[in-house]
Amino acid sequence: MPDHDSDSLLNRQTKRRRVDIGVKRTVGSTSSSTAAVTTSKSNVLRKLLKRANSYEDTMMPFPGTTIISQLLKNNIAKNGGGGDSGFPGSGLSNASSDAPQEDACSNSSQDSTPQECLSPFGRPPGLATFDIERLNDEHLRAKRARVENIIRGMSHSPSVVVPAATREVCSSSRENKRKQRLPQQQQQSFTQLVCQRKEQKQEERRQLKLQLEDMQKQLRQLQEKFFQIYDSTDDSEHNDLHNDIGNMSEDSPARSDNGGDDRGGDDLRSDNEMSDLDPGHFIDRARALLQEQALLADGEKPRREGLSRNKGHGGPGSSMHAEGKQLAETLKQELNSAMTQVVDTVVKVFAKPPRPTPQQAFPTLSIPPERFPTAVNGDNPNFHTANQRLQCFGDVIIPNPLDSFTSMPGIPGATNDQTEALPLVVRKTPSEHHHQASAVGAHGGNHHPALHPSSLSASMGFSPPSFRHPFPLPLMGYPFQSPLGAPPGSYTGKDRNSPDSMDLSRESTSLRTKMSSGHHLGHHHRSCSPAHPGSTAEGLSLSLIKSECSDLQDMADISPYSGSNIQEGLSPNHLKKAKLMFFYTRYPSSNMLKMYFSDVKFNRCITSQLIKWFSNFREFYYIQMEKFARQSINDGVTGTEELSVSRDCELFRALNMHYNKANDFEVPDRFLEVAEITLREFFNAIVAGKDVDPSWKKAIYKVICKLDSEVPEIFKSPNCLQELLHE
DNA sequence: GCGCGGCCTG
DNA sequence: CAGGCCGCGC
Repeated sequence: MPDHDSDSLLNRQTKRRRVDIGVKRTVGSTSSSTAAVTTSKSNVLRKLLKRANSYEDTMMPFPGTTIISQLLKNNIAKNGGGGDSGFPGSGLSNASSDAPQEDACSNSSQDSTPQECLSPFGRPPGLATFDIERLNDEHLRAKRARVENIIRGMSHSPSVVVPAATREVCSSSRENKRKQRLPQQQQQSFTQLVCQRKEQKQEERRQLKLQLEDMQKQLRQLQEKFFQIYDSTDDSEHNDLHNDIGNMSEDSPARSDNGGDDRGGDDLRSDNEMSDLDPGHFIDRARALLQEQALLADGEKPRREGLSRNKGHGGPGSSMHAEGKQLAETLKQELNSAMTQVVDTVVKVFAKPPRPTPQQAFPTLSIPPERFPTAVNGDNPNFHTANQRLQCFGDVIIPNPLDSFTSMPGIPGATNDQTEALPLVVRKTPSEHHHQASAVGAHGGNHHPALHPSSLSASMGFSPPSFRHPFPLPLMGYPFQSPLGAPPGSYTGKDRNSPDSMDLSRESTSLRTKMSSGHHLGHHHRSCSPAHPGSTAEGLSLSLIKSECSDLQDMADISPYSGSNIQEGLSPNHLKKAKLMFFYTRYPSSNMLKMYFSDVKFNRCITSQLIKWFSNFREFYYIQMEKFARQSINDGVTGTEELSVSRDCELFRALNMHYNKANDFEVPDRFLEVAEITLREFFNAIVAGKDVDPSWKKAIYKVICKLDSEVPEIFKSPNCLQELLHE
């Protein structure tokens, strides 16, 4: 007599058994058999590292030498070269990053030969032409990552079986796997780019510094002249202005010589300042100077006018004032233009694409792209993708405000990134989202103006150059309940920031709530630390990231229906209604759901959620059925005729408790019949020993799914709950 | 490739 | 109840 008392446990066990045995979780099971091989891709990496050490000398010069060994040779040769300086936190290849990985999975497979490891990646002859120099230095850091990539790529390589269980066995999760899957070309060129960029930047720095120094000098000179003029006029009003002016050109050099010492100090200071390379500082200083002079000019005028009034005569005074004014104006203009120039220069330096575009950069590589084991990566990294990643990656390190614009709306070609989740958050650009939104929008029709990324810049103003929004901003705080017709202007920052701008009471279903909170979270992160895009991205949970997609779908679909009574989310009442509907139908079609939840704006997400609900209902239902079937068998029941489901039986109470907790709905008799049939089906199946078959329930499902009855029309009413429960 | 249902887990 | 995963069918 089997122990049917511990039914739930038994159920669990059967379930798990089924999984283990059957349902073709073959990947999982087979993986266990090959675990030795798959346990440690990193282990292979370590082996590679070690073996390359011993093979390097013999292998290197020959065609067929693997890239790995090439890299490793370089690595060994340059070991400790300290080439990491240019990669603060790139995290690609710090030695420290190796240790954990090795430690994490370093426990097996001594059986794999170097050939096994290397053969999949054997390179065709011709590596002699390999420009090793190119690989040195910057590439050093990428080598490790590259090797890791290669190893990783083994899982995609047909010649090496690497079951998916690797991801389970190894502590490195899927996300890590994906995160690090940068195409090697990209890494290669990236390092080069960074190097070039550094040089460029330094050059720009120098030039900018010189320019700024020049500007400062000019400013100072102008200022001195200005002061000189008024000092002299104040000191000796009767002096000939022309004389002063005439002297100026002669004075200036002398003065500037005199001031040279001062300026020396200034220059020293400014040098320090410039070493900080804070252009804003120079602008501020220039502005301050300008203001100061403007104030001086303004302050001087009344005084001098008063003086001239007192004197009661024009003559030389008025002409002097006229000339002084003119001079002041000229000086102001000069200062203005100088200022403008400075500003322009600064802006230009910061705005112009400071690095060669990736497209330009790639050809500079002496290493033909095909030399890189693209196949090793499993997928062929297309250049666009790589470049985009590079761009995005570069955003973290290389500020480029223009990126924010060029990658924005209306440049569809700019992005055809993969739709794979993950660091996508960082990678995904607004235009991508826009693209997606438009694509789905084809079904949903027009989308909300706020969906357009351009409103991003409008509502946000200038965003920090290095910051790329992981989410399309307008979506972030999109008020779910906002009517379609709402003017873009109504989409204010307040809306985005204040949770109460959303009617969460209508969004109480967890899905919506989560999404909403997710949006707020995202925005919160950004608004709090816009300067730390990395942390922003990291702070976002994967689930949040993933929900983004559905969000977009939602967003794209919402607008046409907004403003009516249709809500965008499922409420607890909808859940209750669904449960009651389950008494009639266990397998509602999506069309049916749409009919009966007509007050919900359907999209893929809502539909799947409803379907999931019913799936969960069924799950519980069948679990109960199996449980009670086994229990009855346990209790000595021998025939189905002894089984019946009445309103006071335990089974019904359990079901009613689940679907009609408040017991305020009268369960239709038909449900009792169906429940009885189901129970008998389970009973028979178990008695017949069919439950040894992993999919023994499927037969029952087939039977039960035909027993759905019509759902009363009243369920189609949005207010059906009130009507049903008040009856 | 996608939708769906089922199983499992949290 | 939701999410992840998987297999299956279209």
